[in-house]
Amino acid sequence: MASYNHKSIEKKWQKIWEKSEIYRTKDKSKKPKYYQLETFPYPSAAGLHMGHPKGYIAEDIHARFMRMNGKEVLYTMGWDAFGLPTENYAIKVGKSPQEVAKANVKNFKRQVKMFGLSYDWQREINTSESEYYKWTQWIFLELFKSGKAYQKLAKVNWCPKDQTVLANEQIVDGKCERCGAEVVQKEMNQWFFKITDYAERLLSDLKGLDWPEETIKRQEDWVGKSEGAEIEFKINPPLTPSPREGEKETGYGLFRYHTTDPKTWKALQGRVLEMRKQPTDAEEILWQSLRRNLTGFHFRRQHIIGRFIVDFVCFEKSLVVEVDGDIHDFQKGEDEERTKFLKQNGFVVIRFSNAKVLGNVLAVVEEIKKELKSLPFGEGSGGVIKVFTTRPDTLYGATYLVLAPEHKLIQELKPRIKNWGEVENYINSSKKKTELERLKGEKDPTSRKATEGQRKTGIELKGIKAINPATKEEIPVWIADYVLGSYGTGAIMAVPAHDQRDFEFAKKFNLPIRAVIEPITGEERPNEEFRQSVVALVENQKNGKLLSINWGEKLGGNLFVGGGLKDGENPIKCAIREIKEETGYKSLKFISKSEKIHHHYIASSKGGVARNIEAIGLYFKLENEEKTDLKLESDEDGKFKVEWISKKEAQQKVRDELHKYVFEKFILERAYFGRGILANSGNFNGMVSEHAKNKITEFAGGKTKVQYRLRDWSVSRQRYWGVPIPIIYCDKCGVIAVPEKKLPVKLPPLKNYRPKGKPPLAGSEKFMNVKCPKCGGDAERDPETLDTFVDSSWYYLRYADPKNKNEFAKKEKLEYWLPVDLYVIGAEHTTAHLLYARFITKFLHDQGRLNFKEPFLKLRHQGMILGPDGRRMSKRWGNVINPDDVISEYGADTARLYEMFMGPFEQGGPWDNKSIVGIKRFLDRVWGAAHRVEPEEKIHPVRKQEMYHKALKKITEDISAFKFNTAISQLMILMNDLDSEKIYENRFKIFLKLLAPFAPHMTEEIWKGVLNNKTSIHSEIWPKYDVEMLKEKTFELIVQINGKVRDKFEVTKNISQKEAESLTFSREKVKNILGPSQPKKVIFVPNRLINLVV
RNA sequence: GCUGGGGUGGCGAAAUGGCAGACGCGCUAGCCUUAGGAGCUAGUGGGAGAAAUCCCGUGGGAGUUCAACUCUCCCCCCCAGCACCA
Repeated sequence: MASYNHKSIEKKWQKIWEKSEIYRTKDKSKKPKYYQLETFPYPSAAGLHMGHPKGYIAEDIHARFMRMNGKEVLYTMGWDAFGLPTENYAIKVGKSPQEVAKANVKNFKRQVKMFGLSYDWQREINTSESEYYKWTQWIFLELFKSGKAYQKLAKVNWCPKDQTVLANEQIVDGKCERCGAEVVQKEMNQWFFKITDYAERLLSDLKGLDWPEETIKRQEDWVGKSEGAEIEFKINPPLTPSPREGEKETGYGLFRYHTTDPKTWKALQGRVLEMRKQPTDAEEILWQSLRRNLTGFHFRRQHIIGRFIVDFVCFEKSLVVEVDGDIHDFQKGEDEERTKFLKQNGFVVIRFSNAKVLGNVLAVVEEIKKELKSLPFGEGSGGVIKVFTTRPDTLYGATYLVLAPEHKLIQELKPRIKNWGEVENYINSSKKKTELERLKGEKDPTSRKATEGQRKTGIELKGIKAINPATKEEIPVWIADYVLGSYGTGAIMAVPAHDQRDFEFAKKFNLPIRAVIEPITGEERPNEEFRQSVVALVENQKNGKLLSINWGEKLGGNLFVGGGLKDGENPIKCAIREIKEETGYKSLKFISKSEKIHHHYIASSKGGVARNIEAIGLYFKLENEEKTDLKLESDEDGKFKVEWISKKEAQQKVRDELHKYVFEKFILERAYFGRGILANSGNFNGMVSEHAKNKITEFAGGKTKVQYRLRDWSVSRQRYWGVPIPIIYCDKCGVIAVPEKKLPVKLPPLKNYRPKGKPPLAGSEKFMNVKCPKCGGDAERDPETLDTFVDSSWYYLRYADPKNKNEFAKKEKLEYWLPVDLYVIGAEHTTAHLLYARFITKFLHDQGRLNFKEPFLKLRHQGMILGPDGRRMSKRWGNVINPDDVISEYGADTARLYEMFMGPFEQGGPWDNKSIVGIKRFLDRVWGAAHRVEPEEKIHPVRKQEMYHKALKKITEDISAFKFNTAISQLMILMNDLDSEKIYENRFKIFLKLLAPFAPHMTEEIWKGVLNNKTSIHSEIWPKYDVEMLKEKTFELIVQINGKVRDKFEVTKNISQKEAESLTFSREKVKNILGPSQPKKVIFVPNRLINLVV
């Protein structure tokens, strides 16, 4: 027998398989389809390391298994080749991204192929090739045409190093996911996809998917649904003009942003009714200059950004403006009046003389830039402050409002704010602070926790008040950066008594705290008894310890002093009396009391009676330890111990919910945010909070609202190596889609693709200058490219029909193959990619292009293989295990088996250079056994058969369940058994088929080369196990005495308890242990064990 | 802080509430070999014992059960994600 030369044998079969196309997938097959997908790799310059192929190997095993089980399997490979790292690397080595990407793909492909993966290479795709990105552009335009892709001026995350915008999902700890540079906020005109329209469906459609729970949870968290109410607080004194009937929705912030969306443009025309046709020279110069210097804007000759009108453009001659439905017509020469009017109505107006523009255009641009930056953000006012709350039931406890520092209203209210200087300072400092804060937290992770309470900052808007719609009280309005401008309405009603953050803020700035929810603790039970009582927390002034009564474990452990009110007694008296009676201490100083607490419990010390009490928590300090004589109630005598416990001990030992609440209230100073019964809430007193939510919302004129954390997906990128945005800007026609016939808009090769604050494509006149598809006039292309997540949000559709030139994929093919049956993906992609792909699928479904709503039915994550040192494999650590080396030394089959054997598939762990030899030995033994095969065995020992069918069952089930490690161990057990005696061909063949998906090369070599079969083992049918064979005739009966195993012996299957007992009692061992005594009880588990309880 | 996942021999790990540690690495002894970082055989959780056998053992503590790695409660530690989301 020749030793197994993996190098030549593996290469040989890889060539033969490729030539004979045995892994070619048919589109029209009678077999049931199975679509397996894996994350298509981003081909980096570094090449593959042994961490990468884990998912591929698992999928390959599964694909081979499915084929052997009669499925037509779609299983293929592609390249997510666009993206920043390639571009950056190209810059570094002085080559073009095209060249670099090509070389990377070539290297990746070579390495991937070494593993003998059974891809259908005919279906290979590459996102950076125009045949592919033509359809990425097409999808963009579909979104654009249906209003789901739009532009808006927005604060975006800007990476100063990579010179591009990042999606929220691409920021890790405030830093760029790719390069690690600190991300800053920048305001730009950006393309967005309206993924928020799908928020609800992105949540509800998760039901029924076979995904890891963890991943579902993350998707849910990212969408972040909360149900609550939107409530309006009137500003006092009222603002003019106040909104008219029916205008509430939009206020007068309707046309806040300049946008290139044609629909919005129309609306703008409705407002500004007439405009100059011909620009002056000065206007032309300024216009050109703005275009060049203000990135992110697409300027038109009439330029309005919100309440900002660039005066030079619009109305040298005359201007007709509509404000709140009234038409105002200004004639030439009425400049003064016109400006005054516009300013009064909240427009920002700057005027420049022609001379100034012609003289120093850049200075003018700078001024405009500055003005643009101060543009307000957030919801419009209409004289009210809108807040979103999940707790409308606490409205009566709202003692102040807080706006986010970037709230639009602040600018609007500017003239009335008496302390504007301070406010402005605060706004500016909070803009910078976020970055600084992050840096600080980075260096000292404990500092955050320690300062959590004090770190809230804010400032009151003096001169501004709001009216609480429930209490009609006038309440102060603050701004603070603990309120986010980007969530909800950018404003909150603060209920310090029932929200921890508001509580901390109120404490710090001495704002009123009003409790309106009386807590309910314990489990609700029928009130068999009803009692007023107290819980007294006594703190020893000397050492800060707390007075506790220890009732012992059975009776509820440590509590504080408590008791019921006697007739005519007030709570404080009652508490003092109880403290004296139970502990003897008498030098008590009353500090404060809690609101009423509704508590339900079972009184174990009184014989298990269900009780419903109303308790008051009282907080005392003990001034000295003098005692009176103890007078105990007779039934409590000796049942408890008086103890002084530290606050930390109290936190751990005090279990009872009521007592715990009192502790948290006084010692930890926590706001109560649970459910309860309303108090101090007018007519709503006595209602439970769940019920009060709707009632109070209605009463306050609010409306119930569902709020999501999900933001729209920002897709504009200011870099080169990506899909060009297929949009044309025409001065006349506005924003125009590139006609479908003209797709793809090809990414041109550039001499200089380095970013300089401007997209590289903007530097190519050849690319930029284009005729307007609508009017034929001069126009410009969009110089930006799409986020690469757009490329990967639909690639799984393309695999169904990768060569199609007329559509992104043919409908019949999509309907045959999709949705994806199994998707294996790294756990790191669980938010962004999956969310985007699901969104695109839903969108195309709504367009009637797809007949399914969810793209991925079953999802599994592979755990990450780390370097031998336990760190992520990286050049930086020098711990990269290179597949070329591993395969050269051990061969692909060994590498495959080992990665699967390392541990559970979803779990990661360090690579171990030693353990891999175990697999090598196993395969060597298989090779050896193959050369000792003898003809069919004549006698089939029953036990052998059973063992075989059991193993068969286990391996089949394990592969289906992605438990490759235990499947392999089962294969090893089989091999050990085979090896210990003669190798019979019939059994060995079955074994070989079971091994084939794992070790495709060696099994093929044995199958064809040694056993002389004509066809490939990979086209064989998966062996079936016989259920009858699994039914063993005997089993080993476990004998337990008091739950401990004392004996075991072989008995026939399905014996009765009686038989089992008599056999058991006749055992020597059992007799020895039992002696003359009889067991009290016998537990018999059929076909398993018998337990004698003595 | 919140959420999710974990904690089992020297190591990677197995175990529908029913024999804890399958399988593999490593280690020990023996065989074979000119040689071994090769192969084969046996052993291998800890402790006691010559042995049969016994006791202890799945992060810690309680509980449910005839029986708990597995279920319930509390605590500790590790990993991942989120992080003032009203």
